[in-house]
Amino acid sequence: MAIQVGVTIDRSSPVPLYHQLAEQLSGAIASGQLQPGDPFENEIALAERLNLSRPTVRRAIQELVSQGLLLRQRGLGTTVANRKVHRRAELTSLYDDLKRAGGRPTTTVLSHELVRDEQVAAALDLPADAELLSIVRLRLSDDQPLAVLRNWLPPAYNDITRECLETEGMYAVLRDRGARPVVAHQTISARMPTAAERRHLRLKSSEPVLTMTRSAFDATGNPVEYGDHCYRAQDYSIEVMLDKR
Amino acid sequence: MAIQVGVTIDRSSPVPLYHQLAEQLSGAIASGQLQPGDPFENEIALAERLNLSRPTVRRAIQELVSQGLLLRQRGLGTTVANRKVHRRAELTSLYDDLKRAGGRPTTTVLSHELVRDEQVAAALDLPADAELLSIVRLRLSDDQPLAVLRNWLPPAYNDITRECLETEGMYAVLRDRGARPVVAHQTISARMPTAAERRHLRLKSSEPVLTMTRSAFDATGNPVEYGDHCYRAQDYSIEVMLDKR
DNA sequence: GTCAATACTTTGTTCTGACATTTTTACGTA
DNA sequence: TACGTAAAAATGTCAGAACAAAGTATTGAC
Repeated sequence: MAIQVGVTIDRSSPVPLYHQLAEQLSGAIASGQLQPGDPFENEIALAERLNLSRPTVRRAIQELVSQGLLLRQRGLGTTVANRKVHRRAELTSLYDDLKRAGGRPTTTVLSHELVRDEQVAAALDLPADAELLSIVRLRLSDDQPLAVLRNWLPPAYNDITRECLETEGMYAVLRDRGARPVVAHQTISARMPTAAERRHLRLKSSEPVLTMTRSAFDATGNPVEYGDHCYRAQDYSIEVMLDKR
Repeated sequence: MAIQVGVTIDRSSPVPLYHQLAEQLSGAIASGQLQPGDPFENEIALAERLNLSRPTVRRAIQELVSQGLLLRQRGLGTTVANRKVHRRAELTSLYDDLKRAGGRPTTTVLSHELVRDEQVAAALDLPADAELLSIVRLRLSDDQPLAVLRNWLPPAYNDITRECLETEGMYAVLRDRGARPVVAHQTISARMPTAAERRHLRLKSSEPVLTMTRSAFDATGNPVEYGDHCYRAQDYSIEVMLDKR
């Protein structure tokens, strides 16, 4: 009855088995091989067919459930959720977003200096007099201005150069230096742009900007970044997936 | 070294052991018994002390990690996260938010009628000619207008009355009728208000609104609600917690 | 005294096995 | 025929064990 998805497991790979399985099942749903509403092969049969233990298969399925791709009901079985678009809000920068979408993003660094800022320091759990690297960038896609990005980085990153930021996304630079943001706290709102922002984003006088401020931390709780971004509201929206457990 | 949190497990309770444990540990963090940065008792010791198996303890800890309360690092141990505010973005309405915050929210139903709308029907996976209950409400807090809420409900809820909505939040009404939204897809953006919205929200001509459109579904994938809300941007912001796994 | 290799601690992954709970289906009896 | 009970099917919970991987600390050699 249930469709048997073709899965190949590489036991010599360093990638955990449950994750290999989750990725391939997720791919089968994304590619349309599994249609919304379809019954999903039950976990015991799947485990037997792939020579995996039940906990491993369960964990893979659980991963998809928490992404909203599958729905489980005890006694009934597992079915494919009927919403195709279930992209989870991720800790990626707009740069990555655009690159994936096929645009040609470019960045202009408007300013790049060391400053002290009490409010930002507080948001990053740093002493009020910490010297922060303040970066203001203009992000364009196909020569169309999209966003003004203001960021503050903790003292450990004070030596990041202007050139780095022009060629790579800021998150890519941080990743290369071993900073891995794991938790972030975002606040989304809207306001009218300042005169400078309006000029940079080429906005008409009645057009608002969408704002997002974010504090990001790594796994050990060390601050990675504080950001205050404003986007052209008519070109950009923020998608959030919510799931209650 | 690590603080031993007092935990009592009731094995005769229908509540799963891992959940009992997670709740009590979460409480210990919320109450301040465990301070941010504190080392957390390692999972093997905790399992032994409470006479639970390691998988059970692991699952409880995993629950707290995914809530952002704990941070784990292999080889190092588990520590209490140093951000206290880790409220996950939840599927609650603004009404509930305000009630918790101690405000006095009131609702005025501006319109309440049956309509057909192709776009909304598509967003809810319903046939294009489905008859939807369209509700437009004005939300106030302490007599200050906050938001214009436009909602569409599937045919099953066509009999919800005006009075219900005036007294309870819409989500509370839906809950009472057994509708339990589990997954939602939100899009957040900003724009200038329409003339009617500006009048209702008493906005000056240069003030933008923050908009949120949302499709919500229950555990079986049935549509529960489509919402198109606009908020006074200067009074409201949306908080989102992100965590990468 | 410094540096590298080793041992230890802690979390991560995987397996086998068992029983509980929920829902549907089928069967048997009144 | 109708209803209730029992079996089957599926997910949920829990235990115990073993090994892997990562990070720290210790120890040993030079």
